[in-house]
Amino acid sequence: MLDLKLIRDDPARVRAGLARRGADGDLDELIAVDSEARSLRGEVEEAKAERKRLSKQIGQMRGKGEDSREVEEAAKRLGDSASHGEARLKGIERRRAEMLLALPNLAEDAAPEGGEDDAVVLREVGEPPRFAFEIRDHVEIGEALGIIDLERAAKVSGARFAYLMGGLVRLQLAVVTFALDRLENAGFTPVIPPVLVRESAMVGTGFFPADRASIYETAADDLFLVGTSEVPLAGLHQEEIVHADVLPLRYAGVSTCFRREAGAAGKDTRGIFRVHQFDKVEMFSFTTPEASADEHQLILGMEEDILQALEIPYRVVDIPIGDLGASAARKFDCEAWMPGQQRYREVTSCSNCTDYQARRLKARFRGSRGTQMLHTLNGTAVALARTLIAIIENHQREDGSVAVPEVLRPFGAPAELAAG
RNA sequence: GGAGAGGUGUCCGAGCGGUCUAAGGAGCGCGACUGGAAAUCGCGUAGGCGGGUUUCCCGCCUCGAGGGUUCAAAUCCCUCCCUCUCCGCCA
Repeated sequence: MLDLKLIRDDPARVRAGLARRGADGDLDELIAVDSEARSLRGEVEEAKAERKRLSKQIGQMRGKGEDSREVEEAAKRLGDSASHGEARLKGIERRRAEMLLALPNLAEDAAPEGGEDDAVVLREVGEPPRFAFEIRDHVEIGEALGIIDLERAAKVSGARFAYLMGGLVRLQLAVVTFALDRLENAGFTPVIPPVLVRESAMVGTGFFPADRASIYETAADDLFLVGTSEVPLAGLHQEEIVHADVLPLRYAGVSTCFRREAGAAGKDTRGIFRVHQFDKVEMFSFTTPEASADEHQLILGMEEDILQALEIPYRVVDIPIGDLGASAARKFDCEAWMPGQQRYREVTSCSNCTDYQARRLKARFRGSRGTQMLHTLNGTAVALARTLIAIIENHQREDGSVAVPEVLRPFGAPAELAAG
């Protein structure tokens, strides 16, 4: 969430920032509620301070055996009026917190204006392959090779689920260990986190209230299935104050991700491009405010490094303000060339959330300037379903088999995906 | 799932209705001693919120979370969460 102090001290700047995202609607009401809360708080605190003084006096009088009944009555009256005001204050402050929680992060100045269609292509890397035969997409190839089974998955679990089988399983596991290997070399600690989390973790990472509809919820236990390991990784240091000298803290989460894809009905229905369940290796960093912009570039660099090693043509896009998640101040996506769709599609994404998540999570550090909020950043190292599509489609051969990138061989990948 | 014990500041830990304005220790910071260092000694050191005469001062809140009792709660009561021990079950 945003810093309430910043909203008070520089409302014009916050208003302008929110207006860029089209989210400045409730700011005036928030400011009004805040000022009401503060003046009421002043009154309540004054009453409590006086009551406290009287209580102390009662203790002393009793110690001396004096009659303290009159003071007790005065203290009680003050206490009653304080708790009355406090009850009212609680309602006002809850309202304030709700409104504050609903505001998205302010975008970096450099983030492009506009919505989904205004993404700025920063660079294209690698050439889309040319095939001397008719291109097949991953569904045709996968079904023919018996490594992707969508029909049976639909019987068992419904639409947007898949069985991955045979050589594709080995390939996926190799991609995971390959990515982990690179990340570990760059200082990321591998983590297998819990994928069922509490509501507080969803609120802390900014997925609630904004994206609640896209999250699976367990009926009996008030737990939520994470759509990304960003959630449990961000929560790793919630309510902690770490020492500045341990920063940056870098983690590489390996987990299954669950997404309801509500609102995506009819979109990307073919194959395993948009599924309810997939595995992902996610980078997550905690840094100082000064270091977060560089860390963002480092994370983006890791993503590109991996795509290049996997010989997947891609482009990098700078995501416009209107398409940022609530927590993000800046976001870059890597889009891989998908021969089956004849266009670039998102395979990884990295966001700098500045102090927005950290403030919700109370994740702080102690440095030379006292205690400050951390900055948090996240980025996809590899999202399995989509990375598998990119590998299959870009490395397909005329006979229907698929060449496997050389870098994956030491990690247990098969030499090729082929029939038989 | 059953029985028991416990959650206190950056960390460890005492306190179990009224000088708690939370002891003591560790760590960290500053200083003294030293050629330098260690050891030792001295001083300082939680967070949040609000206010002010804004290198500082004052107030309120926070002892797992939320309620309650009381003039007064870390301390008593209720609910919930978490951790540990033993038993049961279990990949």
